[in-house]
Amino acid sequence: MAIPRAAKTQRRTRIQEEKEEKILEAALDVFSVSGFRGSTIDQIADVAGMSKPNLLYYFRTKEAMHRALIDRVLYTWLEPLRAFDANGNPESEIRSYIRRKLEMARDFPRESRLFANEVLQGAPHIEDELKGPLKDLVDEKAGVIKAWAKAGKIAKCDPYHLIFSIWSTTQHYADFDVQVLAVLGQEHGGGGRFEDAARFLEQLFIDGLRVKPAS
Amino acid sequence: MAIPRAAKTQRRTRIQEEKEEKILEAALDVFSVSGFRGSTIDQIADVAGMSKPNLLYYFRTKEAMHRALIDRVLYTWLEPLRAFDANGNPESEIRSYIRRKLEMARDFPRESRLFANEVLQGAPHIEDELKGPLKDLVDEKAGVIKAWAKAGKIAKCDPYHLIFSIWSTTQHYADFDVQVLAVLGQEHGGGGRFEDAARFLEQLFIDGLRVKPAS
DNA sequence: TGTAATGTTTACCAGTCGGTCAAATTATCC
DNA sequence: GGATAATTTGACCGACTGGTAAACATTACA
Repeated sequence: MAIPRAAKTQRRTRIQEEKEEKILEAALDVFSVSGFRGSTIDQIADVAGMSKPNLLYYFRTKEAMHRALIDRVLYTWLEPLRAFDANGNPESEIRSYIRRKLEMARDFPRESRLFANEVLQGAPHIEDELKGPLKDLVDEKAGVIKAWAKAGKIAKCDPYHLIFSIWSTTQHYADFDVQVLAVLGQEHGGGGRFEDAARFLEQLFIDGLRVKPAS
Repeated sequence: MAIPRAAKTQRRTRIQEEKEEKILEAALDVFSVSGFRGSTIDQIADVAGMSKPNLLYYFRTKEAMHRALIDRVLYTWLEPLRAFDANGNPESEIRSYIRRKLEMARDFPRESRLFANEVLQGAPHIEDELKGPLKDLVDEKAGVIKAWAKAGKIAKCDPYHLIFSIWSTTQHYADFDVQVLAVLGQEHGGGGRFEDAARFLEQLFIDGLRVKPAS
């Protein structure tokens, strides 16, 4: 008898790698649009071009697919914040963090929506990740920002809310893309919206955080 | 025979008003968490304390409930932007717009999440509202902001992206509340997060938009 | 108070949901 | 090439989905 589940085998077949990849790719398509509850295995199977029982051969449950997807995407997603360098120049660090996050919103909107859907619905599947790895990373970087403020390199401000505001403004262009496009219309919405956003946000954050002369 | 659906009657009964109110209240609870696809009539019926067929007596379909809810909430939701006054002082107008939006995120998070869910999933039910009333209103206010910039009252900036950034930063505290709470932890997350956010955002936007001396 | 209109419920339907199972097919390796 | 393990499929299950039909209960109003 074969081992009942591919996931339990020690060595991963070439087929396993390919198919799991294909499934997660399809799952990202579906979960990122409809959220966990709103997505169905059949939809994912359709997109993947595989039969439903075949998906369930690689991932025992819908939850397992979702979990695997989250795990795979989370690390990459936090990369820009991780790259935030305490020894760098504050202004250019913030600038490049904004630019990187905006590039991710442009190039990986599905990943952004996956998390947005999940958090929006109360984060029932990623609470631990938020309170653990995410919080730890943010705490660390908040410390860096606080030190910069104390040293007079940037204006005094709450580092946590600064990070929140960079997250929200940049991810907005992935998560709420239809709204952005609807409001900008065809004339401004074309391809330039990310460059326009980058220009605006860099200006806002750099000027907003510049140290003010004592008045 | 009675008219088959209450919705078709000319005059609304007291009972109709009460029950439709109760249903929409429950629908807001459910739709705002799970989105349209992820929500079920049974869930709404449970929350409303009514039987499923009874809900369907007042709203023929799940879509009708959702539609009615959107219609009712949209007007209120745009109120703060509508209040944006061209004749006011730019700084205080922006400041009070931010404050108002933040108060709404605090006091009406379900409404915010209702729209967030909808837009996030491609806005299949509110595309017209986005391209119509919303775009028109934003176009108008963007004109106001542009005029302010031209008159040298605030720094030159893209008015659309300014509005987007105010939307995203403020609504973040409603839509991603679990994440905010998880990151801030218990020590900072308590009740003060909205005041802290207000302080930070006002500083960011006011200083960020202040006219810079020609260097 | 009677009666017609309004409101509510029980029972139900067809389609979809996540998931199982055993049989059939394919890849692997000696 | 054949045995064996890995992969794929169709048929199926019970629970749930949005929605209906009709009997039943309640209200409003002359």
